[in-house]
Amino acid sequence: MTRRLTQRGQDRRDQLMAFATSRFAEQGYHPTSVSEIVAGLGVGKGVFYWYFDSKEQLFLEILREAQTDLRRKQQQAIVDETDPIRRIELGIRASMAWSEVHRDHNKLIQFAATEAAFGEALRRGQDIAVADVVKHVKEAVALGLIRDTDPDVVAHAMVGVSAHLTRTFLYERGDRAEDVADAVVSFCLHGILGQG
Amino acid sequence: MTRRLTQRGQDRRDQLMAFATSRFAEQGYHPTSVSEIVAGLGVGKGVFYWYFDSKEQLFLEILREAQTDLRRKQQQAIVDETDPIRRIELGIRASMAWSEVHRDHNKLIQFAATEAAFGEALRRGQDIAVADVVKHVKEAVALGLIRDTDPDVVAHAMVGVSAHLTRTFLYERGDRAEDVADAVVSFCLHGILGQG
DNA sequence: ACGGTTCTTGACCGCCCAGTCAAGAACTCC
DNA sequence: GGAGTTCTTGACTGGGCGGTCAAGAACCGT
Repeated sequence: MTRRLTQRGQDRRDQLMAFATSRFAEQGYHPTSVSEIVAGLGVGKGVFYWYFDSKEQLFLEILREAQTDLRRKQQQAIVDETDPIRRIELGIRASMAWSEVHRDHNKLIQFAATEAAFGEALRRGQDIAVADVVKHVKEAVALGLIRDTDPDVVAHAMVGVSAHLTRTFLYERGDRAEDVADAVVSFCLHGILGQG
Repeated sequence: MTRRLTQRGQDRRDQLMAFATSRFAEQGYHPTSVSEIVAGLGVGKGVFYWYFDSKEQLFLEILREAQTDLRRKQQQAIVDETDPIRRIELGIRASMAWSEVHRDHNKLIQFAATEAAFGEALRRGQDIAVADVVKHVKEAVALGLIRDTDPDVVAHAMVGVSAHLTRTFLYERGDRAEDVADAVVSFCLHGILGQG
């Protein structure tokens, strides 16, 4: 598509994306219909297809924006830190802070994981995030700060902990983001046996 | 529904559930239609509705069976062990072994997590599994085997690691189940700083 | 005030969906 | 072989879906 948009057009587009995000987050991709989205904004169906090629493209757009935004926040958080372990920790905390603010986008990422059509797009973004962590792990291993283990495994394990505790404690139980981040960091660093 | 079924009927029912499981696992819940399921078995649509009330009920049935089966396998694996930490480890390994054999069912569980209609049923099963782990963690804390942390947090963290590494390494990368289990256990016990 | 562009409308299209049902086939038991 | 039950068929219904499009409204720059 890629139309030339006026300010008014940009606003409509943003409005569509915002509302669609909330509907997708609440019900999932398939149960959310285009008719529902436009009805929710009180506009005709043609508006949707003026700004987006398809429902699928809209979803991918939202997904891409969310991943980009999250990554930027993480980068900003660690830019001033040199210690690789602290970088990992700050990355986790930045991710948790982002998840607290962007619940809907976080849910969308979950949905994307279970839809074949979005799996690839999602994986691309996630691979980038994991690669960042892997870099820090390798550095830490080289410095003798942590024991020598497969960095990919460790990175994915940390992602798993973070994602799961975010869902369970931040979203479902309503804990404070900072507390959940503390728990994630503590578990990732020491497991259950360590002295952390 | 709950019909009185002959052996022939039982077989058909199993056949439907098995085929539906593979389709659901491959495409997800919504994209899999009842017509597709019956067509795949070469039978008329009425057959489906003779054995099940609805597509949703079928999915819930499959989900329930899977969770029950997984839990039974875990219980069997730890029944002879008294050390709580070893029980946790054996539970993880049993879960990984189950996931290796039941890829489709594992995927279904993932899908269930992103569908409001199945979230509750899923959570019920998962809470039971977590409660088991929590019990062992509490016991281990009481025995002074591990440091004193919130058992719920630790249990969920381990579930998160296990689920994520299963997906990433067992399913996507095709690693051996035993190796993945080793990685999960090692990370859960020692984190990245421990001497594991 | 006019011509060009951007944006909006909502009826409409073809398609596929979950679910129904009257009819009949296949078993079972006597 | 007949009566009763279990199982199967597949056309059909009603409805919602994603997406289209001709028509027109709103907003330019000049």
